[in-house]
Amino acid sequence: MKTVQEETRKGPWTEQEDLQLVCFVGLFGDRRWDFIAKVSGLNRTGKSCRLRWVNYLHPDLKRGKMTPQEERLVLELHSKWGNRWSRIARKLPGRTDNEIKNYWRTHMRKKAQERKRAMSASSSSSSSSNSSSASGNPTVESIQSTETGEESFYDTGGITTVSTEQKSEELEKGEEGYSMDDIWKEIALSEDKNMTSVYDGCYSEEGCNFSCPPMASPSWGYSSNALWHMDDEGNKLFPFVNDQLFSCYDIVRESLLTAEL
DNA sequence: AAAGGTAGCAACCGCGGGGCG
DNA sequence: CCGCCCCGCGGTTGCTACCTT
Repeated sequence: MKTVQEETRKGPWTEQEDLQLVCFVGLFGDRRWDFIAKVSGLNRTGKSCRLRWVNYLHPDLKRGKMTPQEERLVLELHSKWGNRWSRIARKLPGRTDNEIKNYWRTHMRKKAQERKRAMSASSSSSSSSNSSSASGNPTVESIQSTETGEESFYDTGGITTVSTEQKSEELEKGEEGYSMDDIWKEIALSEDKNMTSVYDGCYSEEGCNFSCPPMASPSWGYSSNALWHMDDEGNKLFPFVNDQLFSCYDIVRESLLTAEL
């Protein structure tokens, strides 16, 4: 079948590819991407496999809209660290750097534009005092330089601006202390009706750098299709696709045969 | 109802760093 | 010490869905 298509596949992943990847990551862990790419028979680069796993297939990923808490956190951390997306992502369990990056680009830019619009509107009528950044800085970057932490264009009204300095310190010690756990509890409570706490034990500076093994994550969806299922033991997972039950071992065996390895 | 514009998201690309022989 | 390979990160692009006119 797979007569070495000299072209490696690119573009969107299919369900079958996802399944294969999930199975092989389950077997070999989430480190040897090049190896997995070869062995799995996926005609993808290791890089692509890693990206797919990290950004989409990882069982601990939390999907859905950013919560206000997360938004605030992103804002604060970005003001502190800049575009260190992966670093920021480590502070947001279940969120990927890509997701945060995209979020920032879209939402924050929008906010910035709104803000800019509002400022130019107000400056035409009455020059606002805080128009320090109105000197023509359309980009988010300029606005995010809110080192003081109080100039937040994040004006949802409900959000009390916390001194970034102050908050950052709390974040630094967040691993064990109050802040992060509480924040994530809030998030979990407010948003996850279905998800049991996928964050348990997940949060650390290494963050969700799961070491993969027996990917035990309660509930997690593959788009509309449930991809994971727990057995009675509560620790063994089988992928589902469209109500079909697959065994990872079948998939792996199949792949290995086709890959002639 | 159709067309155009915009937002959101998934995926790719290039580069740098670290590990290993 | 040097070169190679692999991994991870940040930036960018492209596609799709949704919204507006």
